[in-house]
Amino acid sequence: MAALQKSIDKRNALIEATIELVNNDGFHATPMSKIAKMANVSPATIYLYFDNKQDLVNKTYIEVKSRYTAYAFETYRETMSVEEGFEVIWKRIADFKLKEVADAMFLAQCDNTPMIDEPSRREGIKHLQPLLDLWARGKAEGIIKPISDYLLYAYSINPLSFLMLVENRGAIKIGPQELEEAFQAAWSSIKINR
Amino acid sequence: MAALQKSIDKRNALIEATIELVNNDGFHATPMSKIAKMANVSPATIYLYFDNKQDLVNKTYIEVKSRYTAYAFETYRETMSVEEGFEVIWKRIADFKLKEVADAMFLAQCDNTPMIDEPSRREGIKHLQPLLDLWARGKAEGIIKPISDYLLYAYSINPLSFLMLVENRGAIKIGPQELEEAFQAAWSSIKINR
DNA sequence: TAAAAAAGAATGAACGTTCATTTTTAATAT
DNA sequence: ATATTAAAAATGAACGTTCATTCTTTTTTA
Repeated sequence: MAALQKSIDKRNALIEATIELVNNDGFHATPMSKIAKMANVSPATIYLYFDNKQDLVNKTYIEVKSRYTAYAFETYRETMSVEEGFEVIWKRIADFKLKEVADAMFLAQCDNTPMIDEPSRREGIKHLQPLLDLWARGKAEGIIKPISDYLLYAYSINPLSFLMLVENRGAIKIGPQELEEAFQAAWSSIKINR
Repeated sequence: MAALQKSIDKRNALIEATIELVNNDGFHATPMSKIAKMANVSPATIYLYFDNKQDLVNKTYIEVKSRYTAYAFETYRETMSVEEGFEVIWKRIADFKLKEVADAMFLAQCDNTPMIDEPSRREGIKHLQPLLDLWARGKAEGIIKPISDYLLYAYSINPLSFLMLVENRGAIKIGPQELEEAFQAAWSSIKINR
């Protein structure tokens, strides 16, 4: 089987090199030759694993998005209460952005530039479904505000991105206390106050 | 005086073309020749107004950032109460992002990519000073939570960016009601609850 | 009429991708 | 076990294109 013989290590090395170089220089300022060099591979070899540069960055995006959501939902169980579920997911997302800085930066760049094509973008969105389901449950139970998922996301999840951005630029340090405060702010902005 | 003879119209046309093309294709995928064509100018003429491509995009960034903050603080007066001042600024920022979509998109891209060099980035940050001063006053008066400006920004201003992003992608429609709700959420996440 | 501004064509470097060739792999025959 | 071999994988060099920038000439300005 042709595809299976190709080394998964090389593919991974190419993906990791893409993340690092695109984070530093941006998509179009990163030549294929540089990606190849960092992955210890010939430029031509890239084309055995990916159709072209666009395909490489699309597939890198999907891969990183998958890691992100796998991490986010790892400890979440559908049997949890809405509040507990949200706390677990929120804190896992925060952890991911603190620990997997390169991945988080890469996703932020992808989400704010025309770097990724539309089909891959849509593919990436699907991965958040468990959170949307949780919110639907929360609305049904009268625990979560009856507003669009986009608003819920804007209030509770998106602020995390900005926090990590400024942390990574060395502007602030986010410890357990700041994280807990941020979580409380997130939760109280989407829950119904009794 | 050399510089003064050059047409300010041409400079403006170049800036506007840069915004539009970078929004559509990204910085590195936008050739100088295309910018020149859209501005009805020869490629060589760009170099009478800007040192090089990087300088063009840096100056475009500073210009757009200035417009943004000028708009944000237009109706704000230091004599206003903290709450009123915040409401005025917050709603002006929201207006700007709703009405000046191209400018807002451009800033978002600049802030999430390595497109702009560090000096220009720092220059751009300075423009937000009036908001930071307002928050300092609010903290002194015991009205605003005694947390870092970055946290305040993350909770109250940043969610707007995400809202506008999804609005611009056609996912939601933000009317006066959604805006008022979003403002209330922003304000209550940074004010001290008595 | 001379200096500034603008233009279009030219230049050289860098890039994504492909091509021709070599190296590696793994199945088969000895 | 070892040798054979054909296909797959990998390579470095080369190709054609595109781009930022500069050069030379023309046009505009005061």
